[in-house]
Amino acid sequence: MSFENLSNREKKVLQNLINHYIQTADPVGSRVIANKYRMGLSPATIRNTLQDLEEMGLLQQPHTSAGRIPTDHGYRVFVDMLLKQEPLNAGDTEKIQSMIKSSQKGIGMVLSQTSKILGDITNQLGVSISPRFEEGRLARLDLIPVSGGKLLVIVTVESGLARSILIEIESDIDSKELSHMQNVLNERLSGLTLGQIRKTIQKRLKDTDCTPRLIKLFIDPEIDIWTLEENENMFIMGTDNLVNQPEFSDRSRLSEFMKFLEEKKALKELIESKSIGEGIVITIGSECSIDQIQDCSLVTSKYRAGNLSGSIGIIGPTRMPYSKLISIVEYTAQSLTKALTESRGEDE
Amino acid sequence: MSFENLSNREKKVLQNLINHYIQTADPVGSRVIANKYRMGLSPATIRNTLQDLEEMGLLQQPHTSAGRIPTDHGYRVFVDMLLKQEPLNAGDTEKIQSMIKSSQKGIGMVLSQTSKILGDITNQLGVSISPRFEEGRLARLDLIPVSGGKLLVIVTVESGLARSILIEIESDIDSKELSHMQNVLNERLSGLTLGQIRKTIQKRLKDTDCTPRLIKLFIDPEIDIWTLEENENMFIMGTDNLVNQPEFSDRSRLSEFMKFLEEKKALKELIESKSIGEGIVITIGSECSIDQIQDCSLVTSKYRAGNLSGSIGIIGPTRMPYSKLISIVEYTAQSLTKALTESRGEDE
DNA sequence: CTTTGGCAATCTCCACATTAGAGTGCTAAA
DNA sequence: TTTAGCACTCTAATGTGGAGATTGCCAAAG
Repeated sequence: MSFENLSNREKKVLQNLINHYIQTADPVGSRVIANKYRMGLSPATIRNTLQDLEEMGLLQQPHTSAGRIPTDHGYRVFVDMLLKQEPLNAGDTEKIQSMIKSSQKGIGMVLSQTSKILGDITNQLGVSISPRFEEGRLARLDLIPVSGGKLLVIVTVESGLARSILIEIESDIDSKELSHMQNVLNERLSGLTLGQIRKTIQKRLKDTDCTPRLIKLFIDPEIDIWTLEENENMFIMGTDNLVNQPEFSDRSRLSEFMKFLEEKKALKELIESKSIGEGIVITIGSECSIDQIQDCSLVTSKYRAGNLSGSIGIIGPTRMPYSKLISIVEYTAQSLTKALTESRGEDE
Repeated sequence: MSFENLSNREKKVLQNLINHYIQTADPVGSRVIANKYRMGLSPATIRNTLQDLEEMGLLQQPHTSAGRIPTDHGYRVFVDMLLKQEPLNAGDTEKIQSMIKSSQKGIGMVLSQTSKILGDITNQLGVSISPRFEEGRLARLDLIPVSGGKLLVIVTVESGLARSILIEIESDIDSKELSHMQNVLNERLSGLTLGQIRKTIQKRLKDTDCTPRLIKLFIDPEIDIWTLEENENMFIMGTDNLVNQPEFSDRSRLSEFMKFLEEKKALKELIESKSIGEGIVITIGSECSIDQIQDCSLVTSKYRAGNLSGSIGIIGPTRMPYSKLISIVEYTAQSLTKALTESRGEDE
């Protein structure tokens, strides 16, 4: 459905109504729009427009004698056509910049800081997800024997990011065998993404003259070297903000929502699926089909860390100050990219 | 204050009252105690006892014509003197056992699983904190140069747990210098706890003939190799449970509480300070002076991972089923110790 | 001396009614 | 096309009146 044929007046009314509703969370009546926003029209005229907008499915009435509130469609039109980019205020940029400082302490620290700051300055839920190592191309792989029957595997991906995994081996292994193994692995796997490697590792190591016991370490799905996602790779901060929002006054809804957040997996997939392409992506209410976050919107963006990319964003009730949030998320993603790409990230 | 001089009847009444209150969350009156718990006494008699208990500070009345609820003191006496250990049910033990399976996937995974399960089966907030590497004695330190101007430091502590840190160095370093540095470090630092090392590292490396640039890596507080605590070393699950409890019906209280949880630091310190010594520690309401978790109790315990120890526990309103929770936390801590000590833990 | 039944007093909680206020939709006039 | 006027509707706030629960105390019973 396209709403580009809205009259100027209709646009203006919709815009004012949503802006007011975002601030007050109360249904907005014709009087408020006419008076507070000085449209030079009487409430009665506004009422006609409101009726039109309601028929178009952009507004709805909680009950007969209440003002109107936007529908998800209404927000969509607002976001797509009527939004004015709001510049960041100095305090916020400063806070976001301060996050970069923590980039020395590993990527986990930056991301945790980022979501905290996002939550703080937006008054919504701040979320950040660590880069998808899956997409990274293997640059180099080192095998290093460590005392105590352990083997250290260092995986370096092309951008320079690296992660190390310590795995156990029952007994010591001849260093010659090990370096042979390392050569074979590098030969056969370099340039592939970790995702590809994980899927095809079985095939690729089939006909080698390496020690079977060693090979097993790399193809065993139990050990799973190639999934470098940490178990804690998503940071969610600012739940205290949501608790206060009238949209979450229903206890069982809040409870379901919290449960959903703790699940993490679904939320992660959702955000990653949304934040594709460059720039900000806005998902409004029913546009995402997940039950638990109905009446919520997402403002998400990708960021880069070298060749890899991750996602950040905020979640909150559909009644959120989009224009402000877009600027914030955008700027944060840019800052994050800068922070993680300049100092080619070490991992924790 | 000692309450060992309580009469048998007083004990019985207190016990029944608390048990009933734990289930219903409603103030308990004399009638309920007399009838439902078949004490063979009339409500009037119970009333007298209730008055006595109130005077002792074990009970209180929300208002004149309500029943009574326990005070923190009341809970204390209940927990110390009147608690009957409640055996675990089969389903719960099974769930706890299932957690051990995830111990293959690194300590982070087990702990995250643990708090999830704790939250699940207790219906409270499940918390687990990773072992305090601080306390671990350095067994061995390896320095391994990695491609791309990086240096890998592997810290192995006595129990066999190890962690690796990848740090950046501007330019390559002579391997001879490196192995000399490694020798010096091992000579001077082995056997000390990481906590000790961090505090005294400056002094201990003062008079060496190592490359100054290398030395800097180990004493620079910015890099801080010796703090192996991950940034995400605490797992909190089950917030959805708390939202439903009547104790958190006040929105701003809930909000403050969530904020406190996200802070993490304070909570971590609290739990670590409580779970000293062996076995379960119970902290009731005002016994812990933190504002945000007033009216909450903690049931915590230490667990061991090799030589190191960490803490787990649950948090919930003071009105919690202590006897059940104690069994659960106890058994979970034991299981965790077993899981982490058998397979000498690799780190993620 | 302990226990109990009786009873007035107190306070909460709920259901219900009433009212004030906000906003609408419609109509007729400007 | 816009506006003023007005009847109508619905909510939210307020107040009222029990019903119900529980207590504390007293006097009688055990």
